[in-house]
Amino acid sequence: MSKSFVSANDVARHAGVSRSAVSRAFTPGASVSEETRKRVMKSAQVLGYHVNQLARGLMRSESGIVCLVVSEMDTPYRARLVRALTRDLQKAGKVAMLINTDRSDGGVDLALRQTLNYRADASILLSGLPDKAITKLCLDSGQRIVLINRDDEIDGPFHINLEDQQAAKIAVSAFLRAGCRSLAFVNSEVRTPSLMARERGFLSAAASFGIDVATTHHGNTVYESGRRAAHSLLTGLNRPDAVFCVNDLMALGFMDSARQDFGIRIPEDLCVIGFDDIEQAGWSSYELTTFAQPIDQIVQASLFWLNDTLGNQNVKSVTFNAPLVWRKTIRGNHQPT
Amino acid sequence: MSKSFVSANDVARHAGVSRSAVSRAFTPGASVSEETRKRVMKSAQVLGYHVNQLARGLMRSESGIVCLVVSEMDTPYRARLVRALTRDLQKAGKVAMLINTDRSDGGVDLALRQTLNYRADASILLSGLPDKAITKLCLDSGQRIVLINRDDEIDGPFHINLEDQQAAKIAVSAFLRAGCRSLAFVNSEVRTPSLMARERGFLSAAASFGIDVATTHHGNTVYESGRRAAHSLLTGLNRPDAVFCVNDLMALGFMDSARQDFGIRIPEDLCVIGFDDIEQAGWSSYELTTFAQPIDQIVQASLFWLNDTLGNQNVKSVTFNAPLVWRKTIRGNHQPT
DNA sequence: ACGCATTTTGCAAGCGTGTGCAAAAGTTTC
DNA sequence: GAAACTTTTGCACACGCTTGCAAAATGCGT
Repeated sequence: MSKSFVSANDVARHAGVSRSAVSRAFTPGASVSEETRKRVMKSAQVLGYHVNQLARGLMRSESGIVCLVVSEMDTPYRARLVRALTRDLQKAGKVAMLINTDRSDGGVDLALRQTLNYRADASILLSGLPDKAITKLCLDSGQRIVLINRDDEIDGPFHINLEDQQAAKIAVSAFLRAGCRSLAFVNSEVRTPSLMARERGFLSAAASFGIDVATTHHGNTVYESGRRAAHSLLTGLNRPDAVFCVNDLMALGFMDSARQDFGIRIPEDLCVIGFDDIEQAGWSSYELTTFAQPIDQIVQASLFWLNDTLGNQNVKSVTFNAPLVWRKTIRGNHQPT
Repeated sequence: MSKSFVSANDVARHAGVSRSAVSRAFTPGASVSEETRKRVMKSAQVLGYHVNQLARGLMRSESGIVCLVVSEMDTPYRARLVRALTRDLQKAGKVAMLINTDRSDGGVDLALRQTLNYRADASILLSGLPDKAITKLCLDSGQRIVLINRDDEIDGPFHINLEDQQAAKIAVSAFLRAGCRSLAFVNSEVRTPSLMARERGFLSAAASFGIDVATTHHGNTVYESGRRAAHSLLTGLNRPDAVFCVNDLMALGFMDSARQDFGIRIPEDLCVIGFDDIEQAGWSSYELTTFAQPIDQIVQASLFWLNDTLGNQNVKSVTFNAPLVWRKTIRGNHQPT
């Protein structure tokens, strides 16, 4: 058996200084002479010492742990967000604890409570919505909360949102400029605020042009639901010639079904716009024109707010623009410069 | 300001017992009378007390933290594995710490050392390969290590592998039964053991039938590399009529390019087999016949080994079979029952 | 009621670290 | 060289928890 772990005591003895000196040597702002710091570092190197973050987190108010609360994290958009968040969290000297809330609805609350047990500095919620009581509990415990695309009426967390309605409006005008006259909106049964905002925005923008919109709500925001939406929208006599899908996955499923089950050509017969700009949207079978999630901005905003120890109470929310990425599912060349 | 956190002391006072009593009440095997346990739990409920896992991990040998060391975790296969692992880890009362090793090569070692700072009970490496010295360091610190699809000569960790060569052999015979005569193998420049095993297996199986195989090595194991492979394999005069791609992403890129850039029909002119069985392989634009990663088995094996505190030294590795999922990229109906 | 075996309980000593406080060491000024 | 000041250092306590050990409480047989 090995000698387990080397503690600050060991390196103190080895360097011939007190244990406090070691502690201070590893604390950025502490008062240590350059000479002893060098010596401590040298001994630490030799013995292979690393400060025990558990113990440090016990003393300090900050544990360095940030929880990512996610469900269905293998979804392309979520996976990319998680990847970017973990990368930048590490770069900021923090570490990500991943909490999976796949199962029941109470999963989020349970998970968020779990984050308290590990004294996480913050929780970033990519999906699901915490109960207000739990949110308050977390905030009272000194934890920060970031809600991404989850702008409900909860007060206290930092909200990061997208200009969903604005995007939907742009989608309408893009369709109209392409000469489309019969619009459709493909949504899921998931009633996320951002998804609903897209629907609201699309309907109201269309209404302002005096156009009716056929709307569907099928299952989850996944590929298969897109296919089902295609079946219910394209079987009738008066097919739409433009579809805004709430989500890229649904858009891709819709496209596949439209082409293969109905022989529809895209974009000649049907224009499609999606949302998220997942990798697959750029694949040459699809070349989907879609709104891009500003992932870098989202991550950057999250981390900035988390690191901002001072006036974090001032900023309550940020709203980003989701730019339209033009590919080939809208006919004509009406793309604005 | 709120009163921060409620400690075991608070609940002890509230319940009229000693600190040790409440500690024992939260420790499964401890010696407490049922009566006081009830009372402690009641008080804990009222005060909103939860065991501080940081402090608990300081005393106990186990912190309950398991690190997942991953790079490029937004890849469909990896994302699914991470999702399944976190789900089941939580179910087992542990929590996943996600370590991103995207950047440099030394990232893995750095990350693995980081896991020591948080006294993780174990590390599961989905990608990247640790230096031997670091591995030894982790093992000496009482940490367990699981290597998934990374069976190198490192001793100590638990290895989970796939029957890559076996799968490649099956691919060859599937192609031959479909009447293919000109085989190709699409690989990346990534020299992962499992990828190389697939190549070796494919080449040797083909050789045993006296067949030469055209092989390509392009970039990373991603969609775009599959496209590039298609360009280098299909521009020549004697095109292959069967391609085994080391990876689904490459297979999908290959298919798209073959169809759109070269007008090749699949499976009439060209048969394709992939590996991983990612979600996109099942999309109706592809319907890719591919080997499925036995994700559930992998996860189950990992957790079983992690929880097996006793004879874990006996079992050193497990090798799973990757079953072939028959879809529509192999012509004919030669699928064995 | 008593002795004995068996829980149950509280005390206190840790686990590895941060940090206030006062003493020690070093620096400047006259 | 002493006084006044600043920097560095070590002591000791705190953080919230677990656990060995011995004392107290309980059960049980006679």
